[in-house]
Amino acid sequence: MTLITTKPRRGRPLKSAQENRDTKAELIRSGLEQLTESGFASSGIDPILKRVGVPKGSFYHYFSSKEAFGLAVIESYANYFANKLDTYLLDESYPPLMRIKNFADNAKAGLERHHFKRGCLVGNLGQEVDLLPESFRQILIDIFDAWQLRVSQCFKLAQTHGDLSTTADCDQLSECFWIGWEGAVSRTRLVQSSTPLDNYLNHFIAGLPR
Amino acid sequence: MTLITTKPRRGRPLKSAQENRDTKAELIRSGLEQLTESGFASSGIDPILKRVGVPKGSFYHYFSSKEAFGLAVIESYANYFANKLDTYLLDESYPPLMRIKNFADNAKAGLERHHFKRGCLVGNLGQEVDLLPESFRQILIDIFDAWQLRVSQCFKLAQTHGDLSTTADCDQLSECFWIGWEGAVSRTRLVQSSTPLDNYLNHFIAGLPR
DNA sequence: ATCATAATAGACCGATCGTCTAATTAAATG
DNA sequence: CATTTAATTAGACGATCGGTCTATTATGAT
Repeated sequence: MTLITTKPRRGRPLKSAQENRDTKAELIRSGLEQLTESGFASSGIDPILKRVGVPKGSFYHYFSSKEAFGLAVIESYANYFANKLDTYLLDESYPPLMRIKNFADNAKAGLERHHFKRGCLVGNLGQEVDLLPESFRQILIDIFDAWQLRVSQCFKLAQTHGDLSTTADCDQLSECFWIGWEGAVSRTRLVQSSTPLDNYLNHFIAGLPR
Repeated sequence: MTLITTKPRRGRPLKSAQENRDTKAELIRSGLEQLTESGFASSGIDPILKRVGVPKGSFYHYFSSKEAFGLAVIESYANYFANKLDTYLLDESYPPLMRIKNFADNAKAGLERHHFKRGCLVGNLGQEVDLLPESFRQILIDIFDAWQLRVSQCFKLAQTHGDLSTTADCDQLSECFWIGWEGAVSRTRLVQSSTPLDNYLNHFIAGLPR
């Protein structure tokens, strides 16, 4: 929990104080934490503001609505996550399948670090998509597609490395990877232990056609 | 959407009339629909009541709290689902692995019938478990265990049939099946098409050790 | 100085949440 | 059949929270 010490000052802030504080970015970061824990529909604006000590009035200065805010948070997360994926999946110091394992280990560490209270934002929102503004659905689908593309290309590399059957449909394999992945993250949060994630990943890798 | 025609009658009901309207059961059924669509935290009591034309006052006559109601709905669903699993997985007119496929086909038909608006109650609640009364967590875990046991035993049958490697760890395999299953249901709802579920199941069966 | 712009403070109102009390009706009792 | 008790419903109630809006204070340009 992030606590704020400085008391709110009324009116536009002094230039000096303003510079070391990017309120909009902080709101997005706080929102990211909140939404990865509680999803969108059940998340109030107030707790997001309180985490960073920003009053409610500021919120609608930076964002036109909760929906617009949600979209900003999603975009931020998608960027962050795509970069993370690239970091691991394009790391040529490991063979392709090992890169996936490395990514998984990193994600696992993240879940543990937050005591299994935070999940995958896209997975969370995907599950509650019927409660969300309709604009969210396609965006979430597109994000999954982007992730799948990356893993799919990693599989193709694995094929050239001889670690994966050349007859395998990499796109479909990648879709299955992410489908199972989200289920594993969810289960991991439920039981508050990483073993489901481990079991799932081992099973997935072991089941790949050679 | 289920609509009710009979209007609520004030006061204690006639002994005769009482029999053909089990309000409590109707509330549970309505709650089941609501919770499989929207989860627990975001589901209000009012919509559940309106679906069956029962006034709010009745609710707390039958249930001491929303939490108690939720537990009743979960229990009802767990029973329903366990029976469904038994129906398919113990059907000796099919070989074991085919029984799993039959179950999946049935579940798929259910998703389609409701236009992908309803998911798996246990999967839904599992994802939002941090928002729920703490009593829910262990119950959800236990339900998954019960489902996994059934599928695990089906795998063991498959081993004796020679359709599955005898060195396979059936319990772990079953856990992975359900992990992926929940992910597939979630994705299916997101994209509003059964293909993720199909792809996942095909991939899972194809990846089993022989 | 003045005026438009940037940013914050916090009140505000309607909606909704879960709960509770009173009213209503039948059954049970004698 | 009069009275008490049980079953059920009606709707009020307080608390919370959602998104919005107005007032306040500072900056920057002319």
